Amino acid sequence: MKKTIFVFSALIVALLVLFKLSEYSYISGDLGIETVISVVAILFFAIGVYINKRTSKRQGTSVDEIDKEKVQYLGISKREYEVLVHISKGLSNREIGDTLHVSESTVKTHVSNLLVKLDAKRRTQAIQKAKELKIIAA
Amino acid sequence: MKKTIFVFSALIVALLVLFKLSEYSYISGDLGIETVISVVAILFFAIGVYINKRTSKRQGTSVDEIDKEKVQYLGISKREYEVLVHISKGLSNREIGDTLHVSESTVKTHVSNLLVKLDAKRRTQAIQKAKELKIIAA
DNA sequence: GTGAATTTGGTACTTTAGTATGAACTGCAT
DNA sequence: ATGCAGTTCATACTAAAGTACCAAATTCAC
Repeated sequence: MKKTIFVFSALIVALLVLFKLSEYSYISGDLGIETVISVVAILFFAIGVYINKRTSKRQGTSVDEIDKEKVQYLGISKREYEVLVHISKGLSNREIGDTLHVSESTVKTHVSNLLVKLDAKRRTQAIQKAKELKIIAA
Repeated sequence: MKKTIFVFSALIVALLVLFKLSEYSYISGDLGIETVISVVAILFFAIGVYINKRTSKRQGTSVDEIDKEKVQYLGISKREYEVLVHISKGLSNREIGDTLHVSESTVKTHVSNLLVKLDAKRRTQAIQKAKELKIIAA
């Protein structure tokens, strides 16, 4: 937001400067009105490209950013989230239990809770929904 | 490439029109030079944003393009690939059978073949590998 | 048209996933 | 200290996934 205000302030200043320049140059006869318009056109075209690149970059990075707030909103705990990530990597309950140093029973409990919280019937559906909600990496 | 040529041609035409308009308006005194410059600035700013959005979109789609050659390389048939896509959407074997109008047995056969061809032990692992190989959408 | 690959589907079986329930332990806040 | 949320784990069960093997119809290239 701060950047946007700054950019538009700069644009207004640039316009004012151009007005003055155009008056001077027209009166002095050094430059034709075509030249002034061309410069303005090229300048603002470049500004348009630059600003759009800025904003689209922000969108680009935010696309694959995980939404930690949504995890809390869904009531998913730390441990449950860890299990979810391992599920998305294609691990079985037993393998998840081994990597997290807990029993398969514990993993099953976490998975069952996850399925309820993500409103999924299967772990594959949980993966799909978690990706849609941007709570795990695509 | 064709689009680029078209866009720039349109830009040149727009500039020429603006030159003529600015001459007319300046001579007739209807519009001040400030107005003309402002219009040009806004117009080319918008054009800059538009063109940049076009080009950046093209880059975005090319990133997550599926590799159909790799599907053939792995020996995955048309039907098997359809099943793979449905698996990644989180459907069960029964649900996949219903949507493809085949029995659950048939789906199981396809899944078993897919797991071998993708070197996966579970369908969740198959999803993960298929995404790494870029043969299904992320 | 002959053969190979694909698609289909069945039976029987093992394994994994998921549900339900209960219980114990921990950390943390009121 | 009491309570609550989270973590842990067990048992017993149902459901789904996956394997193995077989067999028939279809498609497609040669």
